[in-house]
Amino acid sequence: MSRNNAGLSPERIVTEALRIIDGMGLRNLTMRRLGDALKVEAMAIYHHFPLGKEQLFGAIVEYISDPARAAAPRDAADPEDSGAEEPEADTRPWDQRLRDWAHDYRAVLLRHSGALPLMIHRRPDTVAALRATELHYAAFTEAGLPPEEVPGAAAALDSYVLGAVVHQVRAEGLPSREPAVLDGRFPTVTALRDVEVDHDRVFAAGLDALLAGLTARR
Amino acid sequence: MSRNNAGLSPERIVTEALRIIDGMGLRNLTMRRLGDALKVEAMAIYHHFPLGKEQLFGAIVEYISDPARAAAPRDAADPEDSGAEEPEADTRPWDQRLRDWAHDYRAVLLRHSGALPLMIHRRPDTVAALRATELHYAAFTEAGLPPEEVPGAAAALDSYVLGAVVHQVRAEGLPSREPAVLDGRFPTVTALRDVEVDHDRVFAAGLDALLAGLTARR
DNA sequence: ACCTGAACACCGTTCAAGT
DNA sequence: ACCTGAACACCGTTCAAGT
Repeated sequence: MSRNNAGLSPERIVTEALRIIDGMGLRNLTMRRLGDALKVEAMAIYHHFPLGKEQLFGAIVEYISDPARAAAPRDAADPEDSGAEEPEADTRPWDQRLRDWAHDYRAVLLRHSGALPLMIHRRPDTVAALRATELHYAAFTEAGLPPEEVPGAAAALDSYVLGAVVHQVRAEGLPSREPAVLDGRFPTVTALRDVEVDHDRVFAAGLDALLAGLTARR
Repeated sequence: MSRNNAGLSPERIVTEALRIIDGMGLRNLTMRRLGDALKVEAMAIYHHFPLGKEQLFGAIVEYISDPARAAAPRDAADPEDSGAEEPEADTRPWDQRLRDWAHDYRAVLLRHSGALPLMIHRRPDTVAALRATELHYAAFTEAGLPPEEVPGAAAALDSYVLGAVVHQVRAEGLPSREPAVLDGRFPTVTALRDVEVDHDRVFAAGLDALLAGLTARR
């Protein structure tokens, strides 16, 4: 093997980038630092991502948005089948399919919460994303929604999951200043100050409420 | 007036920064460029934000998170009263208060969507934020929710609004690659391909569904 | 094809200095 | 107190060169 083949690949670059993001935050992801982590000169990365950092960001978003990678193997069948599996009719009821998807998606987003800012202005038009949309549409159709309401319901579901993760990440972050003082102007907040919030439970409850509201016949 | 007083203030700096973000995106907000826009040397900004850009970002988040600034004057009473107004008992029913808040908040977020990435890891512990929480808690309490469920319901509402904006911004953005081909694997997506989505209407419908689901007695 | 190394323009921030 | 101007370390990216 000649000296200048470090075995670099888009996949390896993306996963290493994600490790840096998870470890020290998005703003510390530097081409040079990424190069160091890959035991390579920073400029070598441009050979696999000719359009530079922006393209790398796109690849990271697509990586995260792949529900196949997201799903913890639910029935421990074959943990290595990403992309090549046969559809194999899904027997779970529609609401369970949506709930499972939501929990899996939430889990990846939480695991890579440092990459969330990248996901705002980037739309991953991948097969994996399409597969998620198909799951949503099929489930809401099965739930009895009229066709013209299905995309909206799917949008609401996606909005809720994404927003819940952002909400949680924000709640867990340190305040940027000393908190404003809780005085008489905020009686209800004061009264409920000690209610503990379990993010997992709150997420599940909100999800149930949303699904119930979306599929209730009017 | 001596030569070196450019009338700089945190407020002026923040609004100018927001103008740059709205105009050419977050990554083009540069201390030097911000200085130019303010007719000042970049380093002058550090006199008002000694902790640098991170602190400036925090101020921007707090600015955006102020619902008083967000609300379009609903009854055209006094458009200039931010911060000094008397509570003045709110007579709208609880669900209308929540809906109004949601629409106002969504409007600011959409107007400054370029600043969304800043809002993910920063929690604004301001009086304005507290006022919003008070509104949520009071409304859900009035709706009949038991105290231990109120904070969760408020979290779900906040999650939905934030997520809906991100969803919309993403949907309106240009795809980062050529879209994956829509083939036989995605029958429902194909069938519903031509359903038009009106973001305003979808948002309102999802909001109604969520509020109904959250406050339905079980 | 795949990677290196020098170079360039630009960035955030520090610091000493001006008024 | 408020702002300037030079300086430093670091960044993304280009380009010519190596194998």
